[in-house]
Amino acid sequence: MSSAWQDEVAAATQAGRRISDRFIVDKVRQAVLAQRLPPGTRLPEVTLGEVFGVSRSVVRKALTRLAADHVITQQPNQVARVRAPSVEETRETFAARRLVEGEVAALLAGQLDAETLATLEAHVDSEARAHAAGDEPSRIEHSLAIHHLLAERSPNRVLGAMLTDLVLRTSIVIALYKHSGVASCYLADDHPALLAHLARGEPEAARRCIHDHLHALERLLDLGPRETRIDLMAILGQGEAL
Amino acid sequence: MSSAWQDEVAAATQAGRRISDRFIVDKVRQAVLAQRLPPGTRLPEVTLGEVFGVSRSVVRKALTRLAADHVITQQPNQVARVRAPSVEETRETFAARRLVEGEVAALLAGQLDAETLATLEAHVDSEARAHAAGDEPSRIEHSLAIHHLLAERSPNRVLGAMLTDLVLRTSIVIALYKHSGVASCYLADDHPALLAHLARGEPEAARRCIHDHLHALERLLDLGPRETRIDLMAILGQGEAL
DNA sequence: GCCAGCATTTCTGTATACAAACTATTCGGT
DNA sequence: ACCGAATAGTTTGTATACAGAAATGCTGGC
Repeated sequence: MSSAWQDEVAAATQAGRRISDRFIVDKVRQAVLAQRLPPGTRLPEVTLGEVFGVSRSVVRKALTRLAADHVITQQPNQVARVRAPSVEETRETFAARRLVEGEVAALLAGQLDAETLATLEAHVDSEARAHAAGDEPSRIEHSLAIHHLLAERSPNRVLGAMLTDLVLRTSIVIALYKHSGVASCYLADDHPALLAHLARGEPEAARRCIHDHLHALERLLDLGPRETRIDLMAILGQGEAL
Repeated sequence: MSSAWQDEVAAATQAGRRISDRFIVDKVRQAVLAQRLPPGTRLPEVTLGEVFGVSRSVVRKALTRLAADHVITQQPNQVARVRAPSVEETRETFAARRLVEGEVAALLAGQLDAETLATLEAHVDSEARAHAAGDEPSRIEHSLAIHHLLAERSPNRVLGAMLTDLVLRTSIVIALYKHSGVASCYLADDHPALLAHLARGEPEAARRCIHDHLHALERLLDLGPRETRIDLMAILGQGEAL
């Protein structure tokens, strides 16, 4: 489990930054997003504590926050595990994100300052370049940055925070259910089109653009026959939980 | 601060139920909703621990969860305090709830089984009776039960969970900004009308009903001139935080 | 060879101790 | 009388110890 964390911890401690729960939350989140911690991975408190060089108190706080962010599951007297959202929850997460991000995009149309638009443009370009170069991690990073910036700039901060959460959860399930045949969930025209609608101030077009984009993304996933296996797992495992 | 909690704690411990973080979270939430803990109230860990008869470990976990639920604020090295959402956040919370609850209602139209409809009907009736009798706490309880049941029955569980959170936050700001002149935020016709649309299976009518209901509710609040005072407080207090 | 029951080991739940940070008060100077 | 600094008092941050629950592995019987 330690993987590359040890180095980061060493670097951070040398830099004088104290390791806090925030640090652990970020690192685990990133690791889950990068699929370095696959769903179902056990996350014992002592082990995490040793990895990050802190005691269980700090780890516990981090785990509680990760559970609130839907990144892990925490059942009483049981080891925390990386969450594995079901196919059904995946569909529902996409639907929720369509609703929220569509509204945010509509609110944002025509309201973005030049600097933000330029930053978005830069991310779109970088994403295209990364895709062309076959650098998938970099492409994902820029794609996430686009949607994260939309959430941050949302005039309605409550919706913005909800969108941040949904973007994270969507990314996790994309990594989880990505069709093995498809190398990358990249839709070349969607982000540029969205940006154009936002810049031109067309709320409903922007909303529709988000809807189509997310529908297309969901269609790229492999949400088919695995359902039965997961159901069996749930039933034979611990059906009464939750 | 102890107020009536001591009794509840005693009753719970006698009943053999162990006091856990869940218990504390529920009690604090209810107390905030009932305005027994006004916004800004300090919640020191040791004090809460003494009230509930547990140590700081349990209290800390409860506080972390309450912070995740937007009930309290937790800044480093500072006492946890009951959150006092600003006027701006109040407006944004209402807007977010309109979006989410409107969608949930639309999804739910024509999909509710007879039993759920009957339960909803019962709550609507009880709410009207409580209002007629001037029993405001009971009225609020039934009103909350209606919206909470909608959130629970949402076909999209992700949206349902988000709605549960938004209903709680809306209730808190209603209690906070209720116009002093208005005794009760009760709109006699809204809930029955919503129920009719849900029963008859009219998605868009149900959505519009929710929108109108929440707009009317927001208009009943006193969201006027206080804004300047809050801004001054924030600026003179700790402007650079968050 | 297979299964039930028990022992061991692992892990979480909770309490407590000590250190660091923040708050408030008081005292001295102007 | 007012302002600033030092100090006493709270309150949180973190580590650690012990108890209880759950999972794992082992042994004995069939």
